[in-house]
Amino acid sequence: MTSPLVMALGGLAPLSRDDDEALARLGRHSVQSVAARRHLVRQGGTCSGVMLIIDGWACRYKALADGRRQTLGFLIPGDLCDPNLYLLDQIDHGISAITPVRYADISRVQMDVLNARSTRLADAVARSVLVTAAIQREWILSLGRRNAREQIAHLIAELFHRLRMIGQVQGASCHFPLTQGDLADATGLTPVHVNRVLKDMRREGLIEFDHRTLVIPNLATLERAGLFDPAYLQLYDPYRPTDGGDDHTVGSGRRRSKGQLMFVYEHGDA
Amino acid sequence: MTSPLVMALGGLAPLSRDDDEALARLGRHSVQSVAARRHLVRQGGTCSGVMLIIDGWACRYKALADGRRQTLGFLIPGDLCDPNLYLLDQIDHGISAITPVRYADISRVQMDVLNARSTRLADAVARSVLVTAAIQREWILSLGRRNAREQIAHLIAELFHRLRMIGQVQGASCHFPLTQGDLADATGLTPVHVNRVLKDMRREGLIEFDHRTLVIPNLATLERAGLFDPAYLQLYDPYRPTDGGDDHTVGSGRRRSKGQLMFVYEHGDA
DNA sequence: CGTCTATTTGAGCCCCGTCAAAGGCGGTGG
DNA sequence: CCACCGCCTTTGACGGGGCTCAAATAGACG
Repeated sequence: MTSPLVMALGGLAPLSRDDDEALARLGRHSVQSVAARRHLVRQGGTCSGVMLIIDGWACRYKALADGRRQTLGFLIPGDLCDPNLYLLDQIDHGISAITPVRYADISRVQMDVLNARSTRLADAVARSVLVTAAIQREWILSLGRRNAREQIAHLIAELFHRLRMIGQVQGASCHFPLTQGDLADATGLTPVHVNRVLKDMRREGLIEFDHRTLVIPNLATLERAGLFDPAYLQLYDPYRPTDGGDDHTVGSGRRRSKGQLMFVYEHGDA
Repeated sequence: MTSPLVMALGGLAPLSRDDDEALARLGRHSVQSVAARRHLVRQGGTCSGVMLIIDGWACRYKALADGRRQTLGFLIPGDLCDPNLYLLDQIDHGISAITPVRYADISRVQMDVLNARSTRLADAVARSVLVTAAIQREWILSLGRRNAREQIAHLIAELFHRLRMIGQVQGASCHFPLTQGDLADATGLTPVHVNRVLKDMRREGLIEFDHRTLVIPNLATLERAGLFDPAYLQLYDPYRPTDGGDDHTVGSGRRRSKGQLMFVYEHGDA
């Protein structure tokens, strides 16, 4: 029974049993809880260390003075909130809980100790930061160039993949606590329009929704509707070659894509 | 005559004369050139080291399979392209030159040497990465919640501030090589609509444009039109306390904001 | 001086926002 | 157990910001 946290970082770089245990210990130290819809970090506040989501969903957000609000990304178990953010004098965005959230509050010192202990762990954390940045870039593309339907399909596909990485997907379904308002905050749309698009998507059998449970009958179809390519999530491919020198990245990209497709079909059958 | 590069990093953390010289040397080593509208890094390619813009403008971008294209951010002299990006197997976005660009191609080893030499330099690089991330977050907010006019005003204000940081603003004007198509790629709009919005903004005296030269008669007015708050750019405040232990960062944040306003007024008078 | 790219302008339309109101659905207290 | 309340979802009518298509003009460059 591995924790989402271990799966999240283990999915980014191979970890030793020792690393796993160090992470598990973290999940027992200085654990904080917040209720749903409350702040973990307030926009304009400060950040003393690193926060690591153990349980529940949260989101980063940024708001304009007049109240318009935009979600910047979702945090699920195993996600870190920017390990280096404390370098800034003032955090430019807030983090708030969507469901009740338990998280570990890790001091900079603890973090340094952890990084010093194991290069692999430090590597995994670094990669996790890069994946977060890659997700942000994909969101910029979505907000700028995908229409409402594509955007919603893409977002759901992203979250489904990330949930699967941490072992929170059963077959074709998963717990999905976002309200239509949350989806609107994330996509730059209005709740009303999100509702209409979801209605269409349900009618076409792209998704099923029921009591906070999401079912994706055919992930490949949903991904096509969202112009989704999972490469940016850097999902761990156990067959990934360890060299990095030559330039034939088109080839290596293909290989990775096949790995993804395998996953997809695997799921489509289930 | 300090280089934009030295000003860019020096603006993020106090550097020693030694650091300045190390940076200046970098600007003479392994310098590459690309013509306008050509790639520095291709989407889906790999990245062997760190690239540092010495001269000219470039942009990160991401494109959908059907050709829709979205700019993720602009790179101006002194900007690094993600020092850790080489950790990923495949770069999820491209970088292309807007004007002719000269850049230094720095290997990972060189980068490690540089970081080991000087904590201050390493700190400046880390902060530079964080600022890039903060800009990306602000873009997400723009794309999601600002309308066309606000978005364009905000983008111009961002670039104007960044150009001033590297000494490329004279009074109220600066060289500004972006076409209306470039602005469209960055804002998620069409070139046609960008044109119409710019027309309005010119008519109202918010900006003046002439032969790649931008004039901002009143920066404060433009910033108001774009709902722009410079805090996220982490502009260097020479009076910022150098301790880092205690928690009274709200106070320091306030002071920082005042510093900004001073700058604004200074310019508004010019 | 011809070519190519960038800018400008018009007409018409559609995606998505706004406003408004009517259901669900879970929680809470009497 | 029921009544009530707040949040979320759903639906309709209507309006507008930004897109599309098209064509003319202006600059840049050889």
